[in-house]
Amino acid sequence: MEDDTRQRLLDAAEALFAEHGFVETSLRAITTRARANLAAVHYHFGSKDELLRAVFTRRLKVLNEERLARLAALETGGPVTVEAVLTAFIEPSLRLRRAGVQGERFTRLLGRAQIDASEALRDFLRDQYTPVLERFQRTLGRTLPQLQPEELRWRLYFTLGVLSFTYAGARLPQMPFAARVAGDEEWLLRQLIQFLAVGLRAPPVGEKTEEAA
Amino acid sequence: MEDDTRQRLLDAAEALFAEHGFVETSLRAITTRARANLAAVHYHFGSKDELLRAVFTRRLKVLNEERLARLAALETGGPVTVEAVLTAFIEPSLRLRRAGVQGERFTRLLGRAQIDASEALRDFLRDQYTPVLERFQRTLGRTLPQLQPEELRWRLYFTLGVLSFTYAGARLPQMPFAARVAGDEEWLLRQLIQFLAVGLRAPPVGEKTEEAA
DNA sequence: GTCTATATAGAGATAGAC
DNA sequence: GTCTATCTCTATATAGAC
Repeated sequence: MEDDTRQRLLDAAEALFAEHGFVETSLRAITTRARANLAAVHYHFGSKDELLRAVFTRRLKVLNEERLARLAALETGGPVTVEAVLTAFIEPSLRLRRAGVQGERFTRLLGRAQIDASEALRDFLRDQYTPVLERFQRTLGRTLPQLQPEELRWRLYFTLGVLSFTYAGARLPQMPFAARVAGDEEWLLRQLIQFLAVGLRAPPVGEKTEEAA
Repeated sequence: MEDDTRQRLLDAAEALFAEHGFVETSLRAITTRARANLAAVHYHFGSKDELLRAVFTRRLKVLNEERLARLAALETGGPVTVEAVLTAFIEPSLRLRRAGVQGERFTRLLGRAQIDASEALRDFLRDQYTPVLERFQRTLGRTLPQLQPEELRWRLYFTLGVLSFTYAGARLPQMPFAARVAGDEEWLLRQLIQFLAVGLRAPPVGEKTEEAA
């Protein structure tokens, strides 16, 4: 148990942060689950905040790179459909879920973070997401030229809302099924694409009646 | 300052919980903002948890009653459209936002709670939401008979995801606009209805068929 | 009802032996 | 790298004077 303590700490933190949230999870709970000593966290990561960032960087970088790669591959083949763009964005994250319980936990954490995140983490996530979102927004804008930029941004915002909510596994009354999504990612993907694609493609609403301050 | 201390405590708690989250907000921060003594929280509410529940009950009960009333009014007039059902659900909460900064804070808290909530609060919210969601699900099922129940539940789930995310005011890179929605609720309502209605009405995905529109 | 003072518990972080 | 022991801070909660 030399340096794979580091990995066990990351795994334990990922699971507990995803399940209970960052503040609600104590370092003691993490080290207990990881069968490590309390001081190990500070030795390997320096602080609880750094540990959280490490949990994200471990998987987020490759995830977003895969998204960009898929989108780039798509655009070499002429005009793209909304469905294809959505798939390029969603499939990599759903593959994480399919990959096992660790990946599923990470997407849960990712979903929570979009709403939960503290100021510091928000900056971190913004740096990670900005290039990806800008890229997808540009591509979608070309695919949906009838939409005004602000209207497109709103629909992309709604889209990310659906994804964050679903990944976070928000449990709603009469809908305990959200927790047992694992194992049917194919069906979930089709449901997501179907719902989101028609929403993005809907006719524009049109002008704003008045400008917000 | 007799018993409107109670109101000031609720206002301060609502604002701080919505902005920073439940665990991240200390009673000291609340009582400072409310210009009240620390012990006042325990005198008026008993505990921090009870204070949180009181913040919710103050507005949630009447909100959900209004939703049910609108839906009932709708159904006396023959067949209903998806748009009308969505409006019956969304408009009351958007009216809260329009009503002022307090209402806007509450919807933000409500959005966060759908993902954030601890086990105890989740039970509380489930009790509050179950009758409303069941009712809307039944009405939507009659309006969209082509959808299998599970497919309908997913689409309702996505719908609530969009609403929670939007109310929570999740800030995304390149999308700082979410915070300044206040002041243009009419436009936001039309955007929401447009996006969600077509999603709910989309052709069923079905069992094993593969299809692109 | 409102205040001061304090009890009690738990958190993150660190020093230093091994 | 890992451990024990401990520092320091802040939290919720409560007792009791006024």
